[in-house]
Amino acid sequence: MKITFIIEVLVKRAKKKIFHDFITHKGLKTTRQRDVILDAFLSSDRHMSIEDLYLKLRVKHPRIGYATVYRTLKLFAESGIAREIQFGDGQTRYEHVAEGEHHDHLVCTHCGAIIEFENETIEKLQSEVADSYGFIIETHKLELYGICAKCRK
Amino acid sequence: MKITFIIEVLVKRAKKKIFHDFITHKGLKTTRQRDVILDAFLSSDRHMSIEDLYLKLRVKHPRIGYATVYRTLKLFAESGIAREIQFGDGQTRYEHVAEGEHHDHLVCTHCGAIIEFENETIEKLQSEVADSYGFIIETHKLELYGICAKCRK
DNA sequence: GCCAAATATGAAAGTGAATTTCATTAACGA
DNA sequence: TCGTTAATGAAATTCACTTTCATATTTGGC
Repeated sequence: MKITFIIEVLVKRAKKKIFHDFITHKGLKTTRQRDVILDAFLSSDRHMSIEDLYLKLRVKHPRIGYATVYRTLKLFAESGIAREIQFGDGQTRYEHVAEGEHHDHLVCTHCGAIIEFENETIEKLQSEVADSYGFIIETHKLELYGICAKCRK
Repeated sequence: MKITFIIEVLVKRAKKKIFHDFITHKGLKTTRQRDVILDAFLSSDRHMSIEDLYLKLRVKHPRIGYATVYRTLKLFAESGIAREIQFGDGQTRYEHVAEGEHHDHLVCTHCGAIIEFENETIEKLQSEVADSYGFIIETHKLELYGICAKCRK
């Protein structure tokens, strides 16, 4: 438990650095809002929509506008610390990107819970399929929709 | 070639029957528009957006409105002869559903081409993953995004 | 620290696709 | 054929972004 916590802190710090470097590199500016939004994002659920984050922020920072949250999340994605995902419910969500890791999702159609998983073998088979069509994979998306363990009870 | 054609005709006929039965069963009505839209859909590309189909229809049937195409495609999905899919480009597409078959997609990010494929082993692995989380799969979505063979040249 | 130039912000307006409304029209079944 | 019920098409509305624009901040150079 303790080690997990320490790793978490280090990961957050690393992401803040990545984002900060990105901002500097692009000639953009560090602002109070971006810092606040980054903190909120890093300490949030792993799959936040713009609306989710905006509402969460509004409690302590009512002056931060929706457009700023929207633009900042885009920047997170551009800098590599976040990724846009869509589960077909009409909302774009942003998930945390862990260095070098790609995971897929189990989405509960009953309660909306999202479980992440990784499977090497599936990834390998995907590459084989792509190869057989002369196709070069850039990204992929694998989602399993259904009923989660909790909702089955 | 000839056999493929015959199968195609039979499949179309079967789907028309499925849709017609669905309509009857629900106490809905058969209309000229629904027939026309169904014909157009069945003889179309496998991945049509509402807009695509609406424009295609407008040539010969300029009186059919966008809303009718929209509503009819929804009915196709409800009846089981079509399925809604989204490739993240902001348009909902409708693809043909073949009895008992589920396929996945290779989506070219360069030219937009969509290639379908099936892979038993991947499906099996998906079930295993779901099982290990006590999750019951209802549907799934697997898309590989990248550059197709044509665009690589 | 102060200034000028460049970027960021928030409120509001604009977009584009999907969805709904409503007056009118067309099917179905007795 | 008639009456009831559903379908249609045009237009309005909704929804989730996305952009605009006037104002405010940040930053690099004195």
